[in-house]
Amino acid sequence: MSYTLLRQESRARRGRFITPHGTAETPAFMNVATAAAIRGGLGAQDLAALGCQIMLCNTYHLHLRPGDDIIRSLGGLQGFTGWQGPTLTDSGGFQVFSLAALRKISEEGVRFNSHIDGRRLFMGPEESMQIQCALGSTVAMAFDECVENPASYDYARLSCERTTRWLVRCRDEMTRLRTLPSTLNKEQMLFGINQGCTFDDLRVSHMQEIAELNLDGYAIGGLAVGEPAEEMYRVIAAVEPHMPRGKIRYLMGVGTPANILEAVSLGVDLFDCVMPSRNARHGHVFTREGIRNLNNAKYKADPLPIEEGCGCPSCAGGHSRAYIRHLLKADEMLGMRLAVGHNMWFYNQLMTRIRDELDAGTFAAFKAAVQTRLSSRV
RNA sequence: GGGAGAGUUCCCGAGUGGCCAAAGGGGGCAGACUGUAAAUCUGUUGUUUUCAACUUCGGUGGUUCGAAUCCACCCUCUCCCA
Repeated sequence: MSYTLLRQESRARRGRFITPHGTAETPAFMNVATAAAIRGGLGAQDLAALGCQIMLCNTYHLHLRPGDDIIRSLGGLQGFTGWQGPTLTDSGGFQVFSLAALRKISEEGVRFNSHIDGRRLFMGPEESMQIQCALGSTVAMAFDECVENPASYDYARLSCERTTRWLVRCRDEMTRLRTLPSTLNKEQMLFGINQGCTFDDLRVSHMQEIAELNLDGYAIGGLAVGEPAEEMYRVIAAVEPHMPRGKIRYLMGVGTPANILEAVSLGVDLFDCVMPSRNARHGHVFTREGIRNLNNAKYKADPLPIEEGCGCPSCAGGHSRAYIRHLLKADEMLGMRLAVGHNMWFYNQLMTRIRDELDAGTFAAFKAAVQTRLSSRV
């Protein structure tokens, strides 16, 4: 299991991520299946048909429901979901941030109230690693604190330091878990997460510290949480030179097609984002021509597919904008399925195209040609 | 034939003299959504020359400074008794 840098075009990287569960070509977009399914009614078979390379699930959510013990007993995420390819589990660190009203952070970890039934629970680095071990994911993410934006410099610094201490605990716990006979995936990888809010110096020093731990991969976290895109790009540009060359780099939770193009150009290999699935559920679909809102009245009788020439199951299957719009308005699950399917395909297809352009050494020209159009409205 | 009740803005439905262009739903229209507490949330929804004016609450007429609200008659519908 390893990351291989195949070629570079300026800072942009074309690589290959080899894991015990299969190989992913990078740059890649991980398809978000928080609760072990793509929201909108898509599962393992759909993922394969949509060109997904890596499925992402969430530690916190699966721990609460159905319980990681259940998933372990059913063969881990692979046995449980039927997805045979690589999986990555997010640690629950983001939930520390997004469930802010229900938690209390201390050096030990985080005390949460379950958003489902309100019961008190605790998660620290060790607990997160144990859960992810039970889930048997290909990659486990470190348990971090995703600091909100804006944050004070002092809070960001102290939080960063704690995230580093937590990372060491994650690594040690994972080392221990790997040796247990009952462990599902003894080759489970651990990615460290860079924090530091939008303070470049904190970002850089934190990255330098965690790089020394020689982990399997490194992520940039805590971005796209409300700051302007330019600020996010600036932070990535500042941190990237300090990320190990030979390790895969993951920009967590990002983003729009334009964000992804920019981040690839800055040296990022891996992405994930809720946007293609969530927005699709709300009628927003991505196309090469720009973003389309299927709820708009102008599509009421539009016989065309979401995107002409698109090979996704929705478009190639002959479903019209008018039909999908109707299904969404009528609250028919199929409407979401078709829209989400299209967006997942679109994202996966975009990554394929990016890889092809990198292989051909024409990525920069491609990015310049399409970046603006992809975020326009049609 | 006798009795009781009801008709409100696209729909349902509050309102029973001025603070009512009229609550609240629904539907419509538009917007937001970036490691998913999100099939959610926000705005808007009589007309116009929109910091204001005009028209509107089954119809017509009346009372009043002022009516969706009170009175008279009419129309329509619902229920009960024959």
